[in-house]
Amino acid sequence: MSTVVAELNGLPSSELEDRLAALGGPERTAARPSLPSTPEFADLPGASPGKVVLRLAPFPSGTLHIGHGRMLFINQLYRERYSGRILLVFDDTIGSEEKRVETEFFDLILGDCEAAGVHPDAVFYKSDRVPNFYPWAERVIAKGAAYVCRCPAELLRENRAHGVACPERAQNPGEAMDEWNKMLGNSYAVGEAVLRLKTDLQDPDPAFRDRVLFRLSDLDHPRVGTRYRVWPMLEFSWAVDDIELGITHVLRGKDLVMEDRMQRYIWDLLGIHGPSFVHWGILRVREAKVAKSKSYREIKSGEFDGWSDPRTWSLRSLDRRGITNDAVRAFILSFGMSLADVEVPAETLYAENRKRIDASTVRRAFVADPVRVEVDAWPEDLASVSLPNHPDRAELGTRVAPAGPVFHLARRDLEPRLGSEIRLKDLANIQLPAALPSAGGTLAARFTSRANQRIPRLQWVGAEGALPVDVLGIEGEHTPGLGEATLASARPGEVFQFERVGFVRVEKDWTGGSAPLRVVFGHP
RNA sequence: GCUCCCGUAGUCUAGUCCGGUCAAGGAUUCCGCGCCUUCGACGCGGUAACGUGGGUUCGAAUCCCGCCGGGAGCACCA
Repeated sequence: MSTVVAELNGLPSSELEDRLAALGGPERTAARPSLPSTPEFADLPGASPGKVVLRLAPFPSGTLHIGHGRMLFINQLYRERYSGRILLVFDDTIGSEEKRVETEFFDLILGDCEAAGVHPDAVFYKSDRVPNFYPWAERVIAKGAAYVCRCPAELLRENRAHGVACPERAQNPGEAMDEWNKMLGNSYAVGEAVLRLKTDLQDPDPAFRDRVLFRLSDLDHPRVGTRYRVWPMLEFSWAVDDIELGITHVLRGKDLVMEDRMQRYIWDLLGIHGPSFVHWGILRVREAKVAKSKSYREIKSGEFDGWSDPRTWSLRSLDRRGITNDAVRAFILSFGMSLADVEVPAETLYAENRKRIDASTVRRAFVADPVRVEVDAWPEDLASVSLPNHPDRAELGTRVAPAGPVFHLARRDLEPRLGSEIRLKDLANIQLPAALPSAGGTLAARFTSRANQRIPRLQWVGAEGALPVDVLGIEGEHTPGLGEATLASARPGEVFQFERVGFVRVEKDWTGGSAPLRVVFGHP
């Protein structure tokens, strides 16, 4: 028996299946069709084509970063599925001392949406709508479901944690209305009074107990100045606007789930049927550790190179790096609608982008930290050479690049090969001397042969016409180096692969002379 | 601490609603090989997972319960 087992185990599975079939066994198993690999986006509850209205609600205190992409692309996906509408509603209520509204972001954010292919059907500003919220507050007060609380913030918080009611909670609707009018009428200083919703102080979720609906603020709003002192909190403003703007579905991050409950509570109170809510978990790119507020400081101080500095991981910084919107969208949608929080390495995004650009991106030579190498006995006919633009795609053509006898090679490549023969990639072989020249000096090498040999192949840049190139890296660092002469005609926005370095995107035309060609590193 | 949510390979994800077709699919990482891009682009190949304990069932990644682990919320921010 064991010999039979041993024999059968040694056979390929196809042979086994043939034998089995011959014995009257089950038929060969067909090759298993591969399962779908893209996440499912479930249909929206109660959604019908042409009737879906969605909203994007960014707070204008920065440009959109990769985390906002999830909001952007998921909303867009459903808008496309249902031929729906998307409203861009700037959530520019007064914010706080730490979280200020700034005018410049309105256009910047709209630009981010457009660049992502999300063209809003209409744009609204919460700050224009403040007076709309007051009558709604009065409806809630009239229901006896709100009161003006005069506890200091700290006491309020503590009482909430312990389920303790403050004396004002006993206000009847008339008293509450009087107090509310005092709030509106400047009778209270900032921080002295708030309008609170009456929920249940024993609610199991401490976060839900008697939330604040309106508060006072003297901050100067960039659009409406100090016209209003009484500002709604996010939940209340949305309880109103989701109705007034006819929103059918609210798709947002799970950090806002408690706000759903608030909105529903208010709607139930008023006998209104509101939109449904859908959430997703937090998406973090491992490398994008920079907090939004942190990059804000650095941009304002000039330490960062504006809102598209690679360190911000803003959507516009990805574009600057030559990462296509298409790749960003596919990357983000690959996480589906999961409520689980995901932390994903940027490499996954890079792979997505590579898939799209590798086959059509031409190769160029660049060496960082170059050492000048002069080759003795260099053949005259190798003064220039025709090189393929892409190793695997002949249809991308060739370019003619200046070659010897003088080259630049990367110090890092040279150091471990001193004293040995190396091959200048796609060109010829040379013998390296045993030691590096002193700083700024020239390395004297000697031509050996042109036959392709299996020896280390090094990247080179012909000295003639070589131009200075500055590579802006992901950490904001600058890597100076030399690029091959053909780079002189590079156009802004053009993407190249610097061989063995990675994909880069050109910032501006080269101005000639010693000013470097500026490129931004995308990814390996 | 309280509330809610989530656990499939190193990472992300398909499958879970409606148990068998899943000896678990894809992507990425990693490893090996190939290549006139060296560790680095590209091509080929390989390793690698149902958190845990119980229950239901002929049969559980899928249903039920406990445990463990992780995250978010608990602002007069959004």
